[in-house]
Amino acid sequence: MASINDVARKAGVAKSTVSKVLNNYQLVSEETKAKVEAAVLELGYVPNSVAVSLSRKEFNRVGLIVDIRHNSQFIDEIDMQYLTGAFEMSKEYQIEVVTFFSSQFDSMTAKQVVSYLKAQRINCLIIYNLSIENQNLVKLIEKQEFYCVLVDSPIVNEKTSSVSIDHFTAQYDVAKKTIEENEYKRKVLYIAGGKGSYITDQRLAAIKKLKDELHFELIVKYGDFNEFKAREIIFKWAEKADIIVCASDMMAIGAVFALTEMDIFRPVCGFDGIPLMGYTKIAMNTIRQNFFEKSKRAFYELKKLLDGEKGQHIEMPYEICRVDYIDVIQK
Amino acid sequence: MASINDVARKAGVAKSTVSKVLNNYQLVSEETKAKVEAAVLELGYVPNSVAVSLSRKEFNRVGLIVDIRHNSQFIDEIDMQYLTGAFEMSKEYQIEVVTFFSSQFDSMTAKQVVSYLKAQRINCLIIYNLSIENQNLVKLIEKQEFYCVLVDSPIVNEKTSSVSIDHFTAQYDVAKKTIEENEYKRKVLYIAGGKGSYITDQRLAAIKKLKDELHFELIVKYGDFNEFKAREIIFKWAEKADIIVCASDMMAIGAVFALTEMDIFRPVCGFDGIPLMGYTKIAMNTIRQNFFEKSKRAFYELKKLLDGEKGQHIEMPYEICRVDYIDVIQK
DNA sequence: TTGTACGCGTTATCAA
DNA sequence: TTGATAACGCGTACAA
Repeated sequence: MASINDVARKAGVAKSTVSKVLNNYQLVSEETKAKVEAAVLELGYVPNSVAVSLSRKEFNRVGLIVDIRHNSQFIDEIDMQYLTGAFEMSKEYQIEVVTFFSSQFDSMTAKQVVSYLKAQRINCLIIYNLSIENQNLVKLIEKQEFYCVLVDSPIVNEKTSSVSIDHFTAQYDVAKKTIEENEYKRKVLYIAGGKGSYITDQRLAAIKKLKDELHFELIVKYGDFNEFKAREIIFKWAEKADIIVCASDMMAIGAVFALTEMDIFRPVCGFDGIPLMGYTKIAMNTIRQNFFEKSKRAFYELKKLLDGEKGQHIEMPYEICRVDYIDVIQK
Repeated sequence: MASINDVARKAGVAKSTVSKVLNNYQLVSEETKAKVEAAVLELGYVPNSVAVSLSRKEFNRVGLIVDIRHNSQFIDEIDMQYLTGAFEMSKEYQIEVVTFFSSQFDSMTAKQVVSYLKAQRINCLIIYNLSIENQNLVKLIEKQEFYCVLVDSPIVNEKTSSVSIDHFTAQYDVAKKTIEENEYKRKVLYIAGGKGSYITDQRLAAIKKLKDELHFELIVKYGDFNEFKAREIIFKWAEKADIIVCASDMMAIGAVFALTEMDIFRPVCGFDGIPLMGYTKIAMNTIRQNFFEKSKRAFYELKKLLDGEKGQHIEMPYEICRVDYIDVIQK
């Protein structure tokens, strides 16, 4: 690998001159510029990014922390969308990203997590779906050791932004619509997400508000965003309810398939609007959010933090919809 | 961020001594070792990995090149499995990875690709599903500019290994089984993958061999691994055939749904064994391969290349199966 | 406009 | 057993 010295020698100039040409300094004569560029081309010179970072004292790398659950063979497509969005932005902004699974940190102390990340020159994080149970990540955010953007967790401070849809209103809207479409339903089974999750709490609050307004009976069970658990909840509780509201599409799918096996019908609504829903050919109300865009926005907000802005909350749009197979497969 | 100098000062030793302690040199007295370790702990010192790389002249980073297709909203879960497997190994081996989408390279020349990768200190690649059309990647492999492991492409040289199932035999087996289960079928519609893809050619060869052996009529159409194209092929050609063999599950799903819409029945078989199949509740023969393990193995083979071994071909196992919903959701 | 010299945080060599 | 000191490749004040 050719170094800047080789280029300088070949071009017959000092290496600082080469550096200036490469970094588009003014005050370089066209002549030397041409010489240097010729040498660069000839040698196929590519700056050593390690040396560049060291010299510039820049160590911006973004850690992407996703919460991939291996509960099912089916890897969450939501996380895939998140990662794809972030990868795309990392190319655009020329900022490196490193991917982590939150489960990695479970066995570490808060301090170890910090050291581990810093050793990898990570100074900012995008954390998707933070769970309160992940105490070392929560602490790390509070201590503001890193620039953070939280996707779907409502924490904001000087160095922390959050990007999220309005989970409360969204859950309220979709549940209300579904319940009103089925007027005579008076007993609602709500399959909530995970106990430590922020979004779970917000969505749960919405269904409770709705309960007070519409005066229905409410049974709440936690499905941990896991379709298999949702399935088992259905087997146990569905007959006692006459409408099912699920805090995620995956759980809603588990619920519908379980209901089919029980050979009973209950209206079900979901949350997320994942394409997978199209393949199941189940028609249900759900909330569609654009995970890809959410992740891109999170990256953008991170960039603003790096540029010195203070943390803020960003609200992303959503819509009530049904996911059709035909819409999913058409690009 | 504390540096090695701070530690040295605090411990009252030279920085070279600190370095020795940190890198487990022999010939360091227990006493100084203790002093240094105390200082490290107190300052929360973490070595700057950029400086380490620069000093050691080590720049091992693995580029993961996936071929994510945005043809459908549904991001290929196969790629996600590949990435997850590679991420896991990167943690284990402490080798950094960087993710790329092959489409990024479409607009570059071969030289530009090399520069681009080298500038990011990438010296090895895992390329998933290389297409022959991706000429700059093909050249890069031939010139042996990087250590490469190809997943599902049969190129091997000094610095290039390949990890793959036996696509020929697998396609042969699953097609034969499906055809024999439906004795009276004599006209086969084969929906192949993409024209430039190595696996497409291997699988196509298998169906042709089978044709010669079983004497059926064969119609071949290219679906580019795209379910929407498969769907359109079905609308045009399905009535002329009485059995459909697809080179991927995604296309098979598109085919079955299209057949349903046409209100005709044709036996269909797929390839890959993706979990998504379980959600469609379609029962068909397919080939199950473990993408996660394949990717992990690819990483392992890369490590061997880095350790000086020569490139080789690795064959991974597969099995004929049907993907059941209930198997997919149970962990 | 160009070049010299130093610093970035490490590791490694060689004296002491 | 320890400590100067020279790399590593690059950016950048500052001097020329």
